[in-house]
This record gives sequence, C-alpha cells and structure tokens, in this order.
Amino acid sequence: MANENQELRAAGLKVTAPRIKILEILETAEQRHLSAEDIFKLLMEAGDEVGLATVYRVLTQFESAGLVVRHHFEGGQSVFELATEEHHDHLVCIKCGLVEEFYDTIIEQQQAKVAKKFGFTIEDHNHYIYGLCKNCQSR
Amino acid sequence: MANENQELRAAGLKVTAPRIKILEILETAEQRHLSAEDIFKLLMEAGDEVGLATVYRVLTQFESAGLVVRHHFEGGQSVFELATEEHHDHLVCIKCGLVEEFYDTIIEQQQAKVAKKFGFTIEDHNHYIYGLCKNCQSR
DNA sequence: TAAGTCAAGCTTAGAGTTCGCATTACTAAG
DNA sequence: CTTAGTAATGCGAACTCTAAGCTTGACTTA
Repeated sequence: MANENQELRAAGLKVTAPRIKILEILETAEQRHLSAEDIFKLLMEAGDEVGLATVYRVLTQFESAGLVVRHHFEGGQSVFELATEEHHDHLVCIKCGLVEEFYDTIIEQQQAKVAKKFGFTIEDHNHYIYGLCKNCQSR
Repeated sequence: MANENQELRAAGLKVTAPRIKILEILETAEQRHLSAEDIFKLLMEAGDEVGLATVYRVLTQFESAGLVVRHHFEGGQSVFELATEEHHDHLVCIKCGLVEEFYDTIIEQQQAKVAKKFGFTIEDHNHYIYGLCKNCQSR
C-alpha cells in the first residue's frame, strides 16, 4: 500500500489521497482500460470523495509523468491504462468492449519504413483494430 | 456539376442544395481532409447559407452511404474525406497538420494475423502515425 | 508557529456534436 | 403542372466530455 507512495514520489508527484486512490484503482481494477468516469464511479463506490475534475487533473498529471497512457477508442471517452515498459497496440471488441493488447514487430518496422518514405519522423502512433471477439462472434 | 446529383442519387440520398454544396467542397477543396467546421467555413465564404447542424447531419449521412470516411485524429475534431476505392491509413504532422495517406500490404497482412491469433474478426481499424513532416523537422 | 506553495473541490466554461421543432424544399402521383 | 406528402433544413438549445478559475484546505519549510 505504501507502494503507491513511492511510485508517486518517483514520478515527481506529491503524495495526496486522491492520487493514491486513483493509482490504486488503476493497479487493481479488473479492467486495465478505464475512462475518467469509470474511475470516478469506482471512487464513489468505494466511498471516496474525489471530484471528477480532480480525476481528470490527476490522470493528466499521470500521463505527463509517464505513469499512464491515454487512448481514444472509437466513439467514446478517453481511456487510461497504466504504462507498461513496452509499447503495445489494441484490439477492441465493438460489441462487448473487450480490449486485447498486441505488439507486432513487423508492423512496427513497417511503420518506420513508411514514415521514412514520406520523410516523417515518428513521434507517436495509434493503431486500433476494431472487430468482434471470439465470444461476440458466436452470438 | 450535375455530377453531384447523380452521386447523391446513387447513394440513395435526396438531391438538395446543402448536400450538393458539401459534396462539391469535398471534391474540390485543396485539403482532402476537412472537419465539419472547415466545411462550414468554406460554405460561409462561398456565401452559402447552410447551418452547422446540417453540415454534421449531411456528413453523417454521407458516411452511412459510404461516400465519405470519418477519422479521429489526435486531439481534435473529426475530419472527413471522400471515400476512395482503396483503404488507406494516415501519417499526420503534429505541427502543420499535413496529412499523407499510405497503404502497406505487409501491415495489413500482419493485422489480419494478429486478429486471428486473438480470435477476433476485424470490422475496421484506425492506424494513425503522428510525427513531423519533412518541412517541420527543419525548423 | 507562521508563511508560502501546491493540490482539491466545486462550479463554471468551452469545444465539438447532436436534438427538437417549426419551416421549407424535393419527389412522385394525379 | 399542381398538389400532397414526406423528408431535409435552419436555428437555437441541449448534451457530453474535458479543462480552467478560484477559493479553501493541507503539507512543507523556515
């Protein structure tokens, strides 16, 4: 539990109750990918009094600090996930919302080639594949 | 000019002044990728009285009809482009907004493999590469 | 302990997009 | 060609998501 304290300090952020709670939720929730609202609701359910504005602020700070990554899946709010050491992209089920993470060396390499061909230097990329997961196909 | 009429009819859409004008703009603007606001402004400049709500409505209809494709580039509005026969993805300059289109067979193939591995059937995908274009690098 | 700094909370604001409803325009039938 | 019926437009208001302002409260440092 003092774990979060250290992570926050390491990220150069002051240790405060909202930040600890939000980090805790990100680390323990069943869903890895959560929207600000999701987190807000989980806080409410836990009986924690944190304003929605604070949730947004804290998530933005976490993003700047590299603790979390923000994604914009099709047609909805931003979702946040804890940053991992390795970059990865996402497969999203358009029916049930299931999110799978993938990393494909070949795709990454090809991306670099494409950018080079156009004279671009890559800063970032989004690669989302939308479809139906195994479960949702059979219904 | 009667060209647009036919396209609209072919798409199963009634031929109306706003739809003709918007289609015209999409076909003739220097920028292939336009936001609803962009289109609205161009209409205004041309002296055409079309409501912003109508621009959104028409674009949504065009999208449903398969005439245009909608994209959500990072951090802003949706942009629309005329649908092409062939799918393609995008390189976006985060400084000047330049958009380049690319199609990479290998990436497409790998995507299919990834989806298969996870048991997904692909419905759609977004693949945006963000970076600096040649021009913006040198400044 | 007192002063200063930074975060939290709450409300308000803003951007982007959509909705509701009265009016107008297209289409098809007579 | 005219008319009725349906569908689209225009306008404003509303809505969603997110961020900003400002005051209050908490923690740090002297």
